[in-house]
Amino acid sequence: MPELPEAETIARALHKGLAGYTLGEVGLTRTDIVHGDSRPLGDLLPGRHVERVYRRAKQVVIELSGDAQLIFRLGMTGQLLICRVRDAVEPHTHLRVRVMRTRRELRFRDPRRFGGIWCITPGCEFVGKRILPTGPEPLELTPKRFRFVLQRSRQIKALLMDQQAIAGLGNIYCDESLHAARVHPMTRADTLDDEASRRLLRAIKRILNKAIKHQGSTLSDYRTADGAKGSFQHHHRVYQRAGLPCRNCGAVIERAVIAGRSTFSCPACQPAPASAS
DNA sequence: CGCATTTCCTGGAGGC
DNA sequence: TGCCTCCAGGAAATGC
Repeated sequence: MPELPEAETIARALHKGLAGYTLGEVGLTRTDIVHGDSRPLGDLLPGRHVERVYRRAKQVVIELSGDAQLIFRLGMTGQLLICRVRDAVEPHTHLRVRVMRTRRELRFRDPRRFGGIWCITPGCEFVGKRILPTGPEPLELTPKRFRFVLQRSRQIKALLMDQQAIAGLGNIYCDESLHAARVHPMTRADTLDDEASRRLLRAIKRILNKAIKHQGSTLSDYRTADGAKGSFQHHHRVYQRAGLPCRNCGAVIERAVIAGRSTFSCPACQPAPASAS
């Protein structure tokens, strides 16, 4: 499931492969996943140059000439692939965009369709779903600002998962960060002291950076832009390891449902605080 | 406000 | 082998 490191990996590859090129013919097989500018992508994209590609929260943003942006939300199973035009087209490929003067094209596929595409142009007539504002980027957060984010009476796991509170974290990296920082996922965010808050931010940054180095975590559908798997799943210490020994202390990893999501934690490394509800 | 529940959707896993 | 049910989960809406 693409979170920050996976989106970052894809965005970097897309920048390398697309920046400076011009977009060409568009093939769109589902219009209901496209939001933003009401005009067809086939009218909006061809002829525009790719200026740069970057990540914001869990989204991949392609910045185009004419102040246009093509934003991809990958949801659970979204993939952005740079393929040769003649490569076999896999099922659930919803969008194909030719890269002019090359034999390549950008493809977006998303079997479960939790993802989406936004094309934003200056003053465009907006249709479809909106993109809610996202919170600060965790890799750019200072301890002071993180402290501010935590000043709410909410379970820390739910808060870290909330894209409007802090951007880019999903189930995997929340659980891994909380474990590394020895914080129980049900701890009330505003009960963390300064030392625990700093420890948690350091853990989040360390784990995200390490995951980016490993091209993200492939548990099922996630692929890099060239179709390869990430490898950070081999470094998970708690995620999807219920019943297995903690890699730090050997205690048996527990699974619970918090904020509607499977949550994995070590009962010894992350003792439940009195404030847990 | 917080938190649980439901919805969207498909493929994979497990039961029989 | 084959069919059925269940379940995963990011984001948003709904209900309490």
